[in-house]
Amino acid sequence: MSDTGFFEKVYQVTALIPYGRVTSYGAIANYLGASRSARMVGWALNNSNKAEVPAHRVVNRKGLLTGKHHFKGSNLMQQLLESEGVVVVDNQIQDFDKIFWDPGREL
DNA sequence: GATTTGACTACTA
DNA sequence: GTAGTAGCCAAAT
Repeated sequence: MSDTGFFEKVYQVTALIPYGRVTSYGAIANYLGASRSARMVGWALNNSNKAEVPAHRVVNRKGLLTGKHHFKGSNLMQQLLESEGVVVVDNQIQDFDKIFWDPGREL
């Protein structure tokens, strides 16, 4: 595809996250070859907020919904995750290791 | 045009 | 085991 851009890749990978799964910024960044550019993933998702990218499936490596403050609603992100079967308590994903989806590994 | 901030992560002390 | 710093690159001020 012609979308060899960093942002586009983030959109693709994030959009490929299976139902009921989550991933971390570092995992995506690592898949793109920028293990320490996790911040760029966040920036990309910020732009993808208007796209079809399920940014609610992307959290930091601790499984914490750090980006929920950037969503329209405060609890929208958690609502979506719980809606998909993801257990979220206090903005933190439970069983994060079990539902963690690693691009490049499963992809 | 330079400085600061930002949805983070990993290493070092 | 906890705390602080460094690294990433792009957008906003």
